[in-house]
Amino acid sequence: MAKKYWLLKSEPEAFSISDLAQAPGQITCWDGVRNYQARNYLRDDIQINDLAFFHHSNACPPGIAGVVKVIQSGYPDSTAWDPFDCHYDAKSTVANPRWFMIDVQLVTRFEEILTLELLRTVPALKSMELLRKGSRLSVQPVRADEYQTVMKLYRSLNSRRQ
DNA sequence: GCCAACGTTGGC
DNA sequence: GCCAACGTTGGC
Repeated sequence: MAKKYWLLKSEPEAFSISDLAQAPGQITCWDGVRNYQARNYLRDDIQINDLAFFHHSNACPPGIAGVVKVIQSGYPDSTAWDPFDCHYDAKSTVANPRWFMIDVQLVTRFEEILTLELLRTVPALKSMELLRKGSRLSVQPVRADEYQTVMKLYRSLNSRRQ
């Protein structure tokens, strides 16, 4: 299957790209997603070697902080089974797991956040889910052309900084 | 801190 | 199955 592109949201106060950069192997499990549409992407569609933007939400400034690679596709989110975890869900059982997670590894930490404000100025990203008014989905697909546009924007900003 | 836009819940 | 009430998300 062709490589797909995604966007994963995280509040940096809970888990930031800096946290990922310091994690062993720069690997983390992407757990705690408790939305059915996002769950379906994690469980059914996201494949090993897919790439995803790491987005900082509820941040100053909000924006894309880097790129991660999927190194493990969807498997049951064990935090749902832990009564002491804040994402505990009694309705998710080992026999019939309701929530799923993936493992990702850091690929690129952007030198600077690509802010929503900046992304909104790019015509080619006009229909990107992230920029849609009222968009809150924490796991969302990104079109290949949108992915390339964002990366091109990042590289052009980067070369200007040198 | 505000609040619009969602998603979920639960009575009916 | 409808939908009002409520809770959450997340940019601003």
